[in-house]
Amino acid sequence: MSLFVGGDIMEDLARSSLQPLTSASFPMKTDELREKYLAFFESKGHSRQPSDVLVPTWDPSVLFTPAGMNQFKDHFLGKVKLDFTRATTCQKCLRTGDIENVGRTAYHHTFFEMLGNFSFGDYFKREAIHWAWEFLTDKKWLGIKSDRLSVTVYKDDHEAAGIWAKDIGLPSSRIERMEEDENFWPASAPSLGPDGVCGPCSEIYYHPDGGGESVEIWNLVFTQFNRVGDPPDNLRPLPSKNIDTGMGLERTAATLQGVPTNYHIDSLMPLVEAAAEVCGVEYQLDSEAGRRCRRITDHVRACTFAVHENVYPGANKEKYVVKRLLRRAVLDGHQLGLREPFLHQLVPKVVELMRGAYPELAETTDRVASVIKKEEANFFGTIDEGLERIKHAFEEMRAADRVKVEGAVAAELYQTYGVPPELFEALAAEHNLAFDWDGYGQAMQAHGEVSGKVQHTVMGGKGPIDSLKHALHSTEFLGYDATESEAIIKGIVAGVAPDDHLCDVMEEQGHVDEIRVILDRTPFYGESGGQVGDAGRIVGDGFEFEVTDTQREGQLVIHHGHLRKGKMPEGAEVQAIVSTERRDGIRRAHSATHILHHALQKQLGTHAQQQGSKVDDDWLRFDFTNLSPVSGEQLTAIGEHVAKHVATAEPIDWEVLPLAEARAQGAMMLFGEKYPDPVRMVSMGTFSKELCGGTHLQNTREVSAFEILSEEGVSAGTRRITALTGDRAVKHVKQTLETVRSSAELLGCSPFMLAAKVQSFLEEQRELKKLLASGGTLDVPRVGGSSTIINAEQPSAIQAKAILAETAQMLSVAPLAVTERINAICDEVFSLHEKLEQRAAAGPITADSLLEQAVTVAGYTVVVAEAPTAEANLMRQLIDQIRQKSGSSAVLLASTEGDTKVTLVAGVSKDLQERGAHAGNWVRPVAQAMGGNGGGRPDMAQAGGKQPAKLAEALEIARQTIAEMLGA
RNA sequence: GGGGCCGUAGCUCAAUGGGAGAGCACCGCCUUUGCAAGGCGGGGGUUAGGGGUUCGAGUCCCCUCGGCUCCA
Repeated sequence: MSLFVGGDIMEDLARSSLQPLTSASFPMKTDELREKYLAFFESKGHSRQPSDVLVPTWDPSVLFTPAGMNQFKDHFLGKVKLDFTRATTCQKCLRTGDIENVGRTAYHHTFFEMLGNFSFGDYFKREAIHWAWEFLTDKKWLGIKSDRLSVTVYKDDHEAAGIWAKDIGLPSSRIERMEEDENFWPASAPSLGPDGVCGPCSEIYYHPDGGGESVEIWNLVFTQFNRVGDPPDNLRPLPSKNIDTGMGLERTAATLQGVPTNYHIDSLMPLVEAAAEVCGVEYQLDSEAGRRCRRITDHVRACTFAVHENVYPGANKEKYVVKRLLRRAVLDGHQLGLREPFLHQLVPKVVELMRGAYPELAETTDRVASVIKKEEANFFGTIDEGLERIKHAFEEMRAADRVKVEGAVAAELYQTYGVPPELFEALAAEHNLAFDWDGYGQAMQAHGEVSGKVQHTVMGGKGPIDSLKHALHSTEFLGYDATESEAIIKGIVAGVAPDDHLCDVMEEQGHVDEIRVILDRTPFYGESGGQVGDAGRIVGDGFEFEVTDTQREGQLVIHHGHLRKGKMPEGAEVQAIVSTERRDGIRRAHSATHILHHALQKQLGTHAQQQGSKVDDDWLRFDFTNLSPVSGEQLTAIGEHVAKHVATAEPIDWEVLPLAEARAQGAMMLFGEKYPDPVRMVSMGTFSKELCGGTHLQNTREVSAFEILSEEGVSAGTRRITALTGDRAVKHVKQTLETVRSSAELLGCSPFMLAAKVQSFLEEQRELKKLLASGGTLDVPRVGGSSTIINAEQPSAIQAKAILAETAQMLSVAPLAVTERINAICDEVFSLHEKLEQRAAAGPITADSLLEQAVTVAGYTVVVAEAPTAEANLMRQLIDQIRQKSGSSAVLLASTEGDTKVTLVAGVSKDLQERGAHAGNWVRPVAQAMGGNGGGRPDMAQAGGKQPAKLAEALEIARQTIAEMLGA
């Protein structure tokens, strides 16, 4: 099925003169169409359900909701308890598969709305077809003339063809039978798969007056088979048949309104015009600028909805999709001449046009616009840099005399620096250069293959867990009130997918792979909502199963672990015992998370919303929205805010209540989160109400201690705080205090002076290094070292934390590694002092003192000498000085360090080089004589050896070598 | 989750494994009535941090931190 076959824009032009289908003076508005559809199916006994969120975090198999049926996946598969068997929705959807066509054709969108009616084992083909026809043709509803409509059916679906022909009375000329690639869902499923639920479909087409291109407006999917393996005879009838239909809202509205493209309907045209105005162009249907305006329209609408659901442009998954959409739109604007952020100006228009159906959009308009503006500005910066790189690439091409921009080059620039290929091509055209799109495509494809493969998740999987889901639907959760309960083993799954299987009895012990146990009821909390799963034991008659982790699959709770003792049969009565020690740590961390969330909102503002969290045993990670890093002072204030609510010992309660009532009570609701109804609301004192399914303390006091470990960026606009509670927090405070104390002791200063002392210590280190390199000596005695501070006042925990943070930053190490680092610097400073003292003892080395040792070889000044304690850099300076004093000269200096290292530097003036002397060739054999090597330029070279004992011998070689070089 | 690039003076950036530089900015002097002036001189560097290879590392390898970018 191809719901979005786009006609070419030129063909669509043929339809532009059409008259509206309904009463000419009152073409049906899009909002009216949406409402009529839902009302019609309500009148046929359907439950009107709200649109699911655009970004279904509950469904890992998709990034965005791709179709109306997505929210009913488990309904179709009978995996959940059904509150209704007929539903109708208008679903907001986002697809990027055909993104290239957006703006270029009449019907392609990334963001669109899909009307649908669904049957879960209730009515089937007959009703679905009858009602579709009634809605389309009855004057009370859409009132389309029946001779404007035709249908297609799957070639073997005689039942559907029969209903269209006999019941509806369509002539056979208007019933077309199609192959499985067109009229089956999923496309070509019978022969190509995947296995699982599938079925034929029937599409309804509208034929405009005047013979324009026909338009598919509605697709009815009849899921009636389970595909099992390859043909033949691989389609087994499903016991429970379903209906899943989809009618594109924009496309149908365009048809009813008789406009040339989806972008010309009442709910989109004002946005197209606004885009044209912002871009400073006049909108035309069939111009490049017109296509760009439509693309901007589509993308800004998609981005507005996505950002509204807290999906910010970023580097991963759905965040990346948003970023790409946004950048494509901005690039269109750039190519229309814009050089400043503009897209954000369209956000209010999107909200104005869409708020009829989605009033919640209005709550976040400003935030959405500012997020988009920031990313736009960012991208304009990238474009500027890209232009520079393109210029550079052109210069290289000119130098190499090339006339075609290689695809691989463009792809590399795009992958590395984000230089848009469209920009590259446009500039290439200005320079009369061709652009190799084929090569570009190949290079990008190769990149995609290197970066990773697509993972397809098949709907209606058939693993052992799925069959348990079918049989059990759900596990009763007792963990809010208990940590121990009786239960019955309902399933044991062993092995790793896809080779996992159900077992009647488990007796293997010490198995490598963990096994999974499903109970009828359990006190174990399965990982969800950021809270990790419980651990513990499942004990039965003669056996014990250790639970190491607990996960959830839909409504089922899965206990992961290992059988430690005995035989464990399915159906056994057991005692399920949660590890309360660990559970208590998790409870402390979870309640602390709510308090932290509240503190963030108080200290940073209400924008500091939760983006995600992980709650573990006395450990938590909390991601939230904030554009800039949180300062040390703010963090301290946040920590104190949390501590205050812990100290005031406020009661923690939870209740289950209707969603609307929770909202009325002011419970914190996250945008874009879909909540069940009724919901579970957790309250703390009077300051916090959050919708939450996790396990909590009974009183804030029980958090006992709270310590922020770190604050860091996780992606643009999102910050992450990691913190500890309970004993782990207490322990961390002790470690902090101890680190500050021992560091201060090491430096012999008061703990309060630690940061200042470290700073001066680092300065001292730098000074000493400089001194050593410049050949100076130290005439003041050594400072620092270990003096004893008597009765030093110790800092409080908060003070110690601040001191340590500052010190750690100065040393660029983790806070708890500060002592170690200071120790290392102490060692280095000590050895620097030692070297300087050594030098002072040896007496000063000057160019003059070295020149005294000069000999004359072939009429030139030659110095071969030891320069004790001098470093390579200093020897170079000395050589320069000698050269300045004596004009033409050849100098080779050596210094030893311990009994394992010799450093050599040689310099030869220019006129001696002309005589055949070469510093590199000179110094090499000398170093080799001491087991080393070296080399360098003709005028200056450096080398090293490992045997100082052979120095005298080596220097003799040096004298011989230079004599030979100078022909003496 | 996986690839690529970057991190050098206050700023923008150079530096085939062999002596850390330029332009702008800053300070001083000279010249000069002013609009981005000119000349001479000067200060300013833990080459993000840590480890390794090497006689020798800004440069090569590994780790950490930060920034950019593409793919999924």
